[in-house]
Amino acid sequence: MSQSPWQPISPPKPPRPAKAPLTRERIVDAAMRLIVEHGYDAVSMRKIAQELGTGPASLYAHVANKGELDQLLVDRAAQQMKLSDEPDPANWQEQVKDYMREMLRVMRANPGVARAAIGQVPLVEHAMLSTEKLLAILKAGRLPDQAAAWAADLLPLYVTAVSFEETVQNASNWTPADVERFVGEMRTFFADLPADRFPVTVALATALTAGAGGDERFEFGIQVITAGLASLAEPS
Amino acid sequence: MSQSPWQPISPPKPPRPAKAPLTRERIVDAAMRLIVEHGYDAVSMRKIAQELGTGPASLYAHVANKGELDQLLVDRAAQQMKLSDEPDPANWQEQVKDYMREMLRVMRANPGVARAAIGQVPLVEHAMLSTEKLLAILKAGRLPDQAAAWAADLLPLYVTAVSFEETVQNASNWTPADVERFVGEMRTFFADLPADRFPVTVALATALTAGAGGDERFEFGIQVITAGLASLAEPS
DNA sequence: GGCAGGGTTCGAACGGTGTTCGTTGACGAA
DNA sequence: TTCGTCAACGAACACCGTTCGAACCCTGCC
Repeated sequence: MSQSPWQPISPPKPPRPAKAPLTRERIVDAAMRLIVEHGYDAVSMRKIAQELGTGPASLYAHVANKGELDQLLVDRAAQQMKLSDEPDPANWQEQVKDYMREMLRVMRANPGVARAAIGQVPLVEHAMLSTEKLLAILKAGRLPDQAAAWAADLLPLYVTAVSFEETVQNASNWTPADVERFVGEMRTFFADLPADRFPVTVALATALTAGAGGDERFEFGIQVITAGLASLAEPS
Repeated sequence: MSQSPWQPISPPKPPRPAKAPLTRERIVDAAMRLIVEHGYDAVSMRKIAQELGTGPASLYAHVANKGELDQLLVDRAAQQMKLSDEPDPANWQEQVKDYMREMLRVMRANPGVARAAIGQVPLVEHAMLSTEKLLAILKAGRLPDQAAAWAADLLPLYVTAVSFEETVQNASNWTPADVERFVGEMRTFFADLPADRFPVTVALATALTAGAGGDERFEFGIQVITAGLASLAEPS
């Protein structure tokens, strides 16, 4: 207050520190780093901004909103997919399975991406390129157009759902021992249900809790779906 | 009373209005009403409390947290599933499909429940009873124990994922006209892609955008999965 | 060289979220 | 009647995504 009246009050000009300019690229980088390290829910616009040494408002000059950022994350992940060689009509079923395995691998390598991807038609570049590849494999398998198109929706949906499930369950970094203990508890929970009302559940308690964390359950899923697709192929 | 003038100030005692007591039941009722009417994202502890004429803190005497409330909502929905008659070995594939149709029906009738259910092992009463039914059908279909168990995981996962997808896309009450316009835009978007890099996508533009809102795509999915399961049945 | 203008940066704020704290009040048991 | 218990609740905490407006920097034109 006691400043002299004639003195314009704005003396403390902290010079804007020279920083690397903000870009879409750097924002997605930071978001990806955080998501891999702390999971989807722990990633907010504020945290990303903090990671970049700025405020949340700065991000909105490069990204429309969090939804768009999610799409960019999906694209970044899709970019990591190693897509195979030419579609091979003799081998299409195995190629479909490989596609799904590769998709799951990438989603596991980028936890949280599944959460961003689910329920979104992938309209970004690399995601669409991988869909193109999948469609080519399906057509090589002599699937009718409509079946191929819907399958290109069904397959990623399954993989994404599986990955999403894993994301939710792996929330807050369980150790393998934790998982094993939890699965054990669940098995005895199933086994101890009243046998008159849950006869089959009790009988299958072991099977129901088998392969919870591993790949067997996923392999089962892609086997079922691929076999189901094969039944729709046109005769050669 | 008759306290001296320097009495501690706390005179205005508005009498607590006599209200119907809060119960778990009434909380779930209110949440269900709101979720059906406004969708999952519009439902918060505050809104639920407001609907009940109280504050959010009051809810926590009956419900541990929002996650538990989600589980209760899932159970409430599972309760609405009309589960069929006895498992019929001759008809098990159709029974599996009916089960999935019924599950989707209930999830559509309770938008947002899919969001609460995905990635959660259903350990609440009615959800488990429906799983028991499903397992019985699968065993009637002569599936090996392990296949039946994993299928009982795969099938609800698919239905939930489909419903979740619909939930996300139907966010903010699109009219059928809106949907049609959007689908049309997407079709031309696919059709106008560079044909050298997206040959199959361009060729299948129509098929890719067919049956977006209807049941055909879902019917395709359950057909594929059921056929795939059938291929795993043990010979009778 | 000076200057206008457009994009970038960013502090502050808005309206929302889930959850917790400490107090209040009603009611059943002693 | 008194006491103890526990549901109810107002207020607050620490967040969230997003917007606004002012300051700032760089570029291109006169």
